[in-house]
Amino acid sequence: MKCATFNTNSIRARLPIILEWLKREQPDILCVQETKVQDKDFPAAPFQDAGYSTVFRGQKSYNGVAVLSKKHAADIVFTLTGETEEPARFIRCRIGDTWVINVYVPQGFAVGSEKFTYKLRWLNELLIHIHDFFTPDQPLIVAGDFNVALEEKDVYDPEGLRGEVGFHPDEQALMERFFEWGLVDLLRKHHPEEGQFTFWDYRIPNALKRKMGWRVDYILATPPLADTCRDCWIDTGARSLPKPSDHTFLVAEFDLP
DNA sequence: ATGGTCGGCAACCGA
Repeated sequence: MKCATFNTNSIRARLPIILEWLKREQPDILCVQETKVQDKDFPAAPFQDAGYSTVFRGQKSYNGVAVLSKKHAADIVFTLTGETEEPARFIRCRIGDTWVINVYVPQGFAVGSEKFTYKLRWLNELLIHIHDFFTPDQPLIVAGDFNVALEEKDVYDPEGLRGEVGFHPDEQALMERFFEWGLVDLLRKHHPEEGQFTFWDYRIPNALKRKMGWRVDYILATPPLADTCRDCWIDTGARSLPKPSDHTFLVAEFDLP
């Protein structure tokens, strides 16, 4: 069983990259973020033609999440807190025996801003949601763009970025609580080495070549799944194609049928 | 080389 996550920065602009990647890598599940498309315009047909069922929740211009899977998803929930009219940042579903949560965590704008406070609140709500609906002995994957880098090796310039949005102790402390609950960071389980980045800011010229990246995308799993994880890796292949996203694919492979 | 990010969507906002 193979599961992946990808911040598309517009699923329509990235459609050729995604279709090519699906055809080559054949994941069972792909969580995508920043689809930037309303549900009425979601490109479900090309994914169906490629053998993938889709679950999506989007809005105009911003945010938007989707889960693509070979098997149909069930028990689908789009609200993190249960309130109506939440931004399109969350999908919880079940695919076969595996529970999947796909998240696009608020970026947070700047430390001290209202958007930053909202980001911390949102991460806390996610923690509560997971705590309320699951126990760590269930097979749960939490994948997506968390917009938080955890350790020094997760950013290109820890001294310069410390305390900035995306590399702030309050964000990191909230992330730690997911691990305390029982979730395992699959990339770090298999690749503790430096230079494992999943995001390079478009606004920094030649950021990729200059290795000026961040690791802000994650695949987390509860122990029963993490124990069967054979490998987890960053796939930068799509970056050599025209019009790459600012994020990479992140992939986890499990010893499961 | 006299410019230098994207995408959405129609003037800027968000990342």
